[in-house]
Amino acid sequence: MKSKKVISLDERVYQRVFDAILEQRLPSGTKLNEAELARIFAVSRTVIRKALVRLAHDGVVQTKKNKGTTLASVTPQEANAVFEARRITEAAVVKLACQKITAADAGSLRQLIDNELVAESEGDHGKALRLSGEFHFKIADIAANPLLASFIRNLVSRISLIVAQFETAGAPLCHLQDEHYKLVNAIEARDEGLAETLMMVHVQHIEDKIDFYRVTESLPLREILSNS
Amino acid sequence: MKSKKVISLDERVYQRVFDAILEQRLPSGTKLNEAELARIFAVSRTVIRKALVRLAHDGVVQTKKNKGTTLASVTPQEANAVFEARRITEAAVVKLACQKITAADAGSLRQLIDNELVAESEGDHGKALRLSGEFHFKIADIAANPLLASFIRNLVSRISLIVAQFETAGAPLCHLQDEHYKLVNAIEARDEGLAETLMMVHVQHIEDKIDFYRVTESLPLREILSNS
DNA sequence: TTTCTAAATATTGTTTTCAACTTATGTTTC
DNA sequence: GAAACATAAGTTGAAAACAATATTTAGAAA
Repeated sequence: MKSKKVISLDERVYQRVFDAILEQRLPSGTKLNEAELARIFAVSRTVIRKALVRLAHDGVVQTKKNKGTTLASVTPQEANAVFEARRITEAAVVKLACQKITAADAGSLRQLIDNELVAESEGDHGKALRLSGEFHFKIADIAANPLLASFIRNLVSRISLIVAQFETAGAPLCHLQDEHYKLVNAIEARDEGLAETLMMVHVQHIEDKIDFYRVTESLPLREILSNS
Repeated sequence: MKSKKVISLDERVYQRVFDAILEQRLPSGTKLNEAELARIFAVSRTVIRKALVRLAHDGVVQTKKNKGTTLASVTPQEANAVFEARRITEAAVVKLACQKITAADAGSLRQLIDNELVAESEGDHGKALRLSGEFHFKIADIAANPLLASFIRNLVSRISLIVAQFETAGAPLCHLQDEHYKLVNAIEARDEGLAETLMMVHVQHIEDKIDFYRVTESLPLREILSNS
């Protein structure tokens, strides 16, 4: 039977903005005007504010009293700390995943990589980026620790913002996908040492792609959030 | 010059409830009635709801649509996962702290333990519990990674709730404080291996104190949150 | 007395309204 | 023409009002 999940209004807003961040459609520093968001999503400002409170708690947006909310922008030092946290956490999680993975899990992971390749080949770079994030979410699911999974989710979203802020334009991602394949193999073989090493190198490669001298320009909010 | 930090209304409510959780004055399962909280803190329900959204995002309270908000209660399996996450995260953080600790930091840590002992000797068990948590927060600060620090904060608060839910009554805490002293020494000596071992054993000892068959009874909300 | 039903009450979800603050605009003065 | 001030518009913060849902209570029937 289908799970008829009722989703609240603010949850929907939260997820839409969150996905836009994962797909790197929202440049850091973008102002999130409450009234404008309310118009875009056709809800009241109250609902918008509820979603913004949660996003602020995630650290992906920053709210200043009487000054409004903007997509978080970080300093290079802060970015380094996020990558450090991610290397540490992902390394621990991937070791747990080695202990608990099933054949079905490995299949799901490979499916995610394939879907990502399809999205990329269809030119939907945003979707590919989101699927790339979901690959890491899935590993956290396999590790079967909801708390560590939520940490991973938080880290991946923050790094999406950082990458959107600093990534060198047109950097090829293909060898990152190859790393995903090798990771699945290592986890499936329950080789904790190899999986841990591959994961840390993988995150390092993501970090290597960013260039702290790059600047991003803003886009109209409505255009970014209207579709999807 | 004094930092005249303006604190928003919802931030104050959030911190007060959070502290009550750290001091284990709020038994898990307690219903958080919005109107009652609004009366207690003399603010509108809007402010209360904002604080509750953040607490829910932390996972320390659970909100069900049209059914209200209660202090989170967890199953033994979920509790195990929280402890697992904490062992992993604290182990990583304490190793970082070893690399970065200064003499002043070590002094702060010892001061916290002393304050905790004073609070305990004065019979203020709640304050002692909160200071015990702050000891771990301080280690995370020393590790100089805000994200890992926020994870620790989240884990410690969740475990406070679990302990409040399941702790065996009257369990002595003194040897836990002794473990804190030994931890400071190991970190100060930059002995990462020892510090990591001590930390994992320490968290294990906290876990050992809980008894999943214990039940807690509720208390009037006003009495718990009015003072402080 | 017990159980079912319906009204009343209480609580939460959402919208609307008002107040406080910030930013932009325009005018005055030098 | 530039700087300083005053005014107006825009945006956010908070409270109150309204709507929808859940719970309790009271009463009637078995």
